[in-house]
Amino acid sequence: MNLFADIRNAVLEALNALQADGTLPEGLDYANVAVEPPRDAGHGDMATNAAMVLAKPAKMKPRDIADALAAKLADDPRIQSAEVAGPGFLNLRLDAAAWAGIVRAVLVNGADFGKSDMGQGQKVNVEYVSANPTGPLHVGHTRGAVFGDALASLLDYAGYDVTREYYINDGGAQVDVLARSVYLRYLEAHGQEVTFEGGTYPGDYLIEVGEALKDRVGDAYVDQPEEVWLEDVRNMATEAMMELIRVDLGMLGVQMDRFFSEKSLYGTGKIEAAIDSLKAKGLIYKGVLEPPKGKVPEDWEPREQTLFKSTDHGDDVDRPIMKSDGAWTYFAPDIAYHYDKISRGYDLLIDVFGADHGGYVKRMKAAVSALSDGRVPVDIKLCQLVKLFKDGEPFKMSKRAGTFITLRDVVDEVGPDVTRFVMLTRKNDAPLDFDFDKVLEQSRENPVFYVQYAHARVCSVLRKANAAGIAHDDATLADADLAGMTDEAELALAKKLSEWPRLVEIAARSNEPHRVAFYLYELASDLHSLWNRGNDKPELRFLQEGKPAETQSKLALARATAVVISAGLAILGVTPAEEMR
RNA sequence: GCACCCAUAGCUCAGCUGGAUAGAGCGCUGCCCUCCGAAGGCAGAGGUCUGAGGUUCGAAUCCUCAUGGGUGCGCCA
Repeated sequence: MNLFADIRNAVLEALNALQADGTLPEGLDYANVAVEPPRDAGHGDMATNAAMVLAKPAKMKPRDIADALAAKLADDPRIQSAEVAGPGFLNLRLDAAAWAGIVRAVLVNGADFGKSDMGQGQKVNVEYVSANPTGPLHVGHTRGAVFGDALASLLDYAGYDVTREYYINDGGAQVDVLARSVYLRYLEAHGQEVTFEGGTYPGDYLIEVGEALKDRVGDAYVDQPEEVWLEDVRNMATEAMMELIRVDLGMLGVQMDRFFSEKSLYGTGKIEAAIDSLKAKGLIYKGVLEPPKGKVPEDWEPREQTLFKSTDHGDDVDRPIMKSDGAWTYFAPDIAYHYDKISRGYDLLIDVFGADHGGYVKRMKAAVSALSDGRVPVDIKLCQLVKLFKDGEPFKMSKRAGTFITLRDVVDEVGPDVTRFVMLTRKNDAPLDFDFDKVLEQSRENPVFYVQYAHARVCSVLRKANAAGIAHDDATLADADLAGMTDEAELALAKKLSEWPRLVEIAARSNEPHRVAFYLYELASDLHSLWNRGNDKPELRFLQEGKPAETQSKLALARATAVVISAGLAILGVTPAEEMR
């Protein structure tokens, strides 16, 4: 139930009536007519720009349209007053019963209050993390994991049919490097001295893989050439790393619907099929690329390559899909992978990348556009860098020493709930500072705590009501008499609740789950201010001693707030706290 | 050199398909509390939304250019 959508419908009906009686000309486009909360609460509960938007097409003065619209809307029982203001806004004040209705709707619908049907059940594929299977996930991956997961939940809540997917880069050269690294650990397990050269991975996490290999094959691979062991070790190592990654994701509560292997595209004709599809559209050709201007690589020499004509679909230069030795470039399997997603019938694709893949966006969009003939939109979200701090001091990571901070380090230190919430308190394309001490602070400046505390306070009140023998199940509270809900702090809270369904749609439309986190902070803030007001005005306290009926009315609002906080946190993947310690 | 992202209060950041006097936290100033709902509360000051043009009834928001910062740029994924 979205009150703003309901009132917008009322406005549109009134506009239709005005067209019917000849006040307005026929055939007006309502697309830009909006009903939204005004910035200033003094302007009323809702405002519509209808008069200003329609003034030009109707060839009328905004004021005249607004006056006529106000007269029509006066008939609506939900609308207490409608007055024209400013350049032509129509400010609406709603009947007090509307806010009581919101509280009831929350209690009756529970976590479903706020769900939207804007997705219309469309199939969306959200691809995220997709880290190379060469080691444990680090902080950068963590942000992508949290962001992608929350986005997927948000879209699900907004009525989309969502698939969470991880693309395993197990077909390229980097898994060969992984295999060689494991092989070194294997030799080490046999007592040999080894050095990690040629970009091999020195991390400790491969020691046990090397030992496991020794346990399985004994000394069969010792002093043998790569042809003997590479494929076997690669498969084993990749599997071990994916197991590691699955466990890491599990620590964060991330559960993928599907892991898609790049390797499964090779030798199965899938890459060829995707490229053939582009070939059939005349988008594959052999040619020579210009060197990049301003920064010519030292070993540059013109070469003929097989190219994808991505410039036909918005890219800046055409991109190579095949190396000079006839092998595919990394781009070719990526094309095939997206071709596979398209052929699985998705209406919308979303890729979550790290910011260092920004240069990859245009060619990927071009590929999807070409493969789907422009039918399937793809939104690529880039997650910016995470900077770690400890007590205000930057936390240095050294790749050389292998001391990079992993997802596991972060979750072990602050827990999954704090990790997730903090990662979502910034827009995805803005850099994020993560301070191990600040995120655990119990104060207003820490949004994680502030939101959790609001929920815990409501739980505490309900526990006390329980002890006092007051019925406080949602059905009972939904029937409570809310006529006494008249204080401005109470109304502000109820109004904030009414914005939840609208916020869900806005956040989902822009694929920005951080908006949920900010909304929850505002909602918590409104609950805390009502609570604080109870200090001065005992009649505003949620527990009214000796007055069970009054207490139930107060509890209705408190419980409704907790329900929405809980629903919002569920989208972020955060567990609501029952009590603070 | 080119592409993409970013620039909002002293600091860290929000700001809806373009809406009214641009918001929050911190910091600052003043007041309140110091057993009973203060892991604080209330109020206030603080802005050329990087700059210059443009579109519009209306621009922090859209377009162009400039400046400053980040990321990336043909056989690595």
